[in-house]
Amino acid sequence: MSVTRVTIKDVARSAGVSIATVSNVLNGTGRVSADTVRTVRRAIQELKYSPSQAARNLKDKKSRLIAVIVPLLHKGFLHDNPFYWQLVGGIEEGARAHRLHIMLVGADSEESYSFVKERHLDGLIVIGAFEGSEALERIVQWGVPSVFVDSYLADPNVYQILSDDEKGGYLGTKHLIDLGHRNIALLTGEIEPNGVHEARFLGYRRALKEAGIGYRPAWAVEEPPTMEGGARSVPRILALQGVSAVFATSDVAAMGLLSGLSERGLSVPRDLSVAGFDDLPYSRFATPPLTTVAQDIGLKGREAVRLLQAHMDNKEPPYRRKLIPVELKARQSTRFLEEGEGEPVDANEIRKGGDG
Amino acid sequence: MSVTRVTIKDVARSAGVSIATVSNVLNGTGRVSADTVRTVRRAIQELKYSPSQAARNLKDKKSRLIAVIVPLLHKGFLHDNPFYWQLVGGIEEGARAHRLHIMLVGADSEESYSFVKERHLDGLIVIGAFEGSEALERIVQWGVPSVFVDSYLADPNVYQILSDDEKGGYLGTKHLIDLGHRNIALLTGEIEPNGVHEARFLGYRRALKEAGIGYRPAWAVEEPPTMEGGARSVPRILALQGVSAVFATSDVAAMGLLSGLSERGLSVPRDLSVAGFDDLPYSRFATPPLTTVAQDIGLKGREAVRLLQAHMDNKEPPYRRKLIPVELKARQSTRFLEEGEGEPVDANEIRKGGDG
DNA sequence: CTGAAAGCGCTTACAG
DNA sequence: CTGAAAGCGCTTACAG
Repeated sequence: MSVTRVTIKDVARSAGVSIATVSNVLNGTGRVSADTVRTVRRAIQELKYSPSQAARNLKDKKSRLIAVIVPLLHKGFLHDNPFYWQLVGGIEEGARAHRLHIMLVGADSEESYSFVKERHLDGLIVIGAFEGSEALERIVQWGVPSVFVDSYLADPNVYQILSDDEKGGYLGTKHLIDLGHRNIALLTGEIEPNGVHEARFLGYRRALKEAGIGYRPAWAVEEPPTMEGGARSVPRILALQGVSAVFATSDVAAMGLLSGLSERGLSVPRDLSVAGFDDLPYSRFATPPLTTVAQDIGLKGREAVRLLQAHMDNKEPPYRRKLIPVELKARQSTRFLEEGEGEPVDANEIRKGGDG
Repeated sequence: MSVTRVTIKDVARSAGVSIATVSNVLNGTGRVSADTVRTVRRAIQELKYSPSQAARNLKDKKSRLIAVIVPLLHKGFLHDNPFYWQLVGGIEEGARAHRLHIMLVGADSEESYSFVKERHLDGLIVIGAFEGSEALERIVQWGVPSVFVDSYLADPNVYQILSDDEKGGYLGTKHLIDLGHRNIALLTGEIEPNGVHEARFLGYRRALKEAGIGYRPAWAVEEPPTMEGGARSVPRILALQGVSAVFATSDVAAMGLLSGLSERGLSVPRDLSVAGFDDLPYSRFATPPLTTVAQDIGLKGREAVRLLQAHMDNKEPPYRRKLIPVELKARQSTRFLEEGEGEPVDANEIRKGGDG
């Protein structure tokens, strides 16, 4: 039970050298004769010694530990969007490659972040922070190396990894327009200034404008980017006269929508075309397989670590803000709108339909 | 950039006391006059001091850091089952309640776990370990407080959190039997001795036996518990003469199956009843909403932390092995089999069917 | 090439 | 009630 730790002293004694020498062979520092190196190495092997990070931290003020800050949806609960798991998976992978460990912390707006100093964390990856939040201020002010993912911060000095959200919004909408749709609803998370959803919303508007389609505010339906939110949006969407397609700014919302529509006996894409955003592993297994704007979430995580590492090394990286490319994946949840199918869905008519 | 750290010395100087006194008020140890406490507290506030965990670790050999070990599916990639995100979410929540931080590490069979000693980790939560694995031996041997989740280890001294998998297997199968099905396939992950899937498999067999239905080995279809695995199982399932229902030992496999069936123009539950296991947040939004054996995954995570904390405190907890209850959630992916519907699915007939 | 010593920031007996 | 000192396990100048 009580782990009698093997320390550098034990190794020194066993090898018949000083602890400074052991430290030197451990770190490849100083000048040490090949013979001594060998002896020390052997002692290390025999004693199964591995140096205490805790002691090193104290000396170096380096922990080789970074924190990954994930937003808490409601108090005490990690956001249940599998997107985060994908992203954290990518970060974990990147961290492993850089010989870093990650501390996962779910944080709400009241988080003090005192652990950053207390644990001598080398860096931070913050997911979905918002401009002007107190926490953010604090972090930037401390000067702890940080990378913000999906955060849209105006400060040009801040390191950021984002998806090309505006383009994604454009591509998704354009795809529907190309299929002949003109009455396209947007199902989006709250459009906060400088947020991910705003960027996607802007892409939606650009595609609309380019096609000469007027933008109607009521057609941007805001619901939480969750399956519940998507399911709940159904009545609001069906209330839109003539709607033939919906572009959702997240796959989870799109899937909730799929579910809500199916519950009402509506068929996708027959009655309504639906496109999403993210390309979660799920999405191609949805019924029907979901057309979506794909981003490489794992890559996003790995890039975040890469950027952070450069920052921690004080190497000026080639960029401060990196955009992860997006691409449209057309699957079976969207369809070509035939001539004269202007208003395929009539909410009243639907209510008479089957109940699944 | 260079963070000049505020140390206990600064506080001591500012408060006009010794560092020992500061330490005592910090930890509520020793005897300190109310006056002194006040002075010191004020100095702490003013200087925004927070003690260095790194230094504490070195003294105490306590880090208030636990590792969560998640299996790597293929080299370098965290298992993409959202189940893990749910579980880790529960663990994070529990850890926060116990003022612990969690280090997330994806580990394959070659992991040395040297970080456990190096970082003075207080404890480990290991997900999905297998009996006899080297890593496991090492961990148990070191005596680092550990809790194993979903691992089925024979050693009665090991702390474990499991779902009541055998019962879940029984309940899922029984549900199908109660609906009139007799030709029930099992879609399962590899049945390894003492594994989660084996327990569910055993429950399946118990229900069969109880109903006087013979067990046919070919009807236990093994595929990886992933959406891909579920989708891929379709031909094997359809080859089973007279199959009218499938019980999948994971929701992800069930959803892959749903997808694969839909692709072939088969309808669930009309052509085939499908039940899953886990009750992922997604499952009730599947098309059709998935009947499944529910377990409270978040609770599982929180319980793991609770057990670990008891273990770390050397308090003998009320149990070493805790079973999380399971319960059947009947939704729309399973249906009552009418009289004379003995063999509703004929593989050959299906192939002629619509293609969606 | 090698070692003695200081110091990282704490906590913990031990005196007083 | 309070403080001086040792020590946790390392690394890093600095001598030699």
